[in-house]
Amino acid sequence: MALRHAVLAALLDGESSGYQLARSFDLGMANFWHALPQQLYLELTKLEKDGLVEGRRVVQESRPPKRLFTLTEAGLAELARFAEASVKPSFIRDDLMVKVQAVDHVPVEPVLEQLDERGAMAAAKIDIFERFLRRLRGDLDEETFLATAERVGPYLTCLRGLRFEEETAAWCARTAGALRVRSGLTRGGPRP
Amino acid sequence: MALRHAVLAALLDGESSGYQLARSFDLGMANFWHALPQQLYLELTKLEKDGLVEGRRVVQESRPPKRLFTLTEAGLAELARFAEASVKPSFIRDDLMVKVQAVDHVPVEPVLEQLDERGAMAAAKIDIFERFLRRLRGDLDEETFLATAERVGPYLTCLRGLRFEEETAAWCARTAGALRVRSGLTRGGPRP
DNA sequence: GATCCCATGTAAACAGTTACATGATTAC
DNA sequence: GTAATCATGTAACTGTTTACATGGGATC
Repeated sequence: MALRHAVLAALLDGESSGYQLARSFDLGMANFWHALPQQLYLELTKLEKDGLVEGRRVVQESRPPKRLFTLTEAGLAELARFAEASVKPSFIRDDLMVKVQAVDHVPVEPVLEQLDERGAMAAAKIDIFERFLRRLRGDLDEETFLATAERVGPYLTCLRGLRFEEETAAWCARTAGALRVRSGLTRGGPRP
Repeated sequence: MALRHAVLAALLDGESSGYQLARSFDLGMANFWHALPQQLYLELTKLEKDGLVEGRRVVQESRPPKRLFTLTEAGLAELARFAEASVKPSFIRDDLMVKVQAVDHVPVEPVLEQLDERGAMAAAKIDIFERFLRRLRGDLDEETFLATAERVGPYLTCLRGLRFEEETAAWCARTAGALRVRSGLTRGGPRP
């Protein structure tokens, strides 16, 4: 199982609807997994059937009614069981890497554009993550926060997300720079 | 399609058997994708049927016969078409991140062990990648190599793989350190 | 009037993993 | 004799993505 435990982990920070989860699983907030709304609605239904989460219907005015889910005892136990099981290594699997791998045998311009685009997306995420981290740690410096706060899981995963995006941005810039030098252009390239 | 183009890109560096591809897709060499042997045999068969690769049977003594595949013109064209199509963003999807996200509500020791384990795996990969990069660039410094070499795709993707593993190792150490401080232990923790 | 956001879902297609199956050779 | 490496595949299962479907309210 895969998404299953990510959803359980996300619900540790309070009840949530499928829609809310989808938003945070899509853009940054929950930077430890990614999933589309459809998958979440499905998974939440299954989790409810298995007794790992509990849903309650909330009627709103001027909004469609929504279902808010909470972790159950059984859900928390399942999460604990999962945390103790051994991990499989994780891998990068990225179309853009495949394109760069092939870049010597394929038109360069579109790859350059995509590197720029990806770099910009990474920059946007860096911004979001930094703000999230600052919000979590408040006035404390990181060391103190990590040593004393009650909940540090989300901070630590966000830290990883931040470093990953920083690395992505740097690699995109470096790669695009090197490729531009090779193709004679110098727009956005490294220092002269 | 996903694995498909990764296989085509891998075949740019010469003909290869399913078995050889599986090895390099599993351990580092081709750090831009990951796949199991079964999937590769299947994919290569499909690619051959579609005329994107060509296979030839090679009988060996004291080894089972193997099938070596080469890119065709059509395969190269397909790769070019793929490189021009727009990219979707990529995401981290990692069980270990889910466990760290949940770490405040779940037993810490197993998570610490897994962080150490993952850190060690990352260190091993760093070693492999560094040696690969050094082999590719030979006597040249990186800047000169990237500016002048005929083929730089594999170097650039490996560079990304290297940074990713470095980041993984650092995060594992940092996270395990912080969690050990919190749980009173200090084995492997940060400076006192 | 069009588009975006909220809110939920079903169904089909596609991709990836796990289990099973075979069989020879080499190294310990 | 036991395990590892070479070498290929099939079948069943699980997980993810894409397409389709619905409908009201808010914003421009």
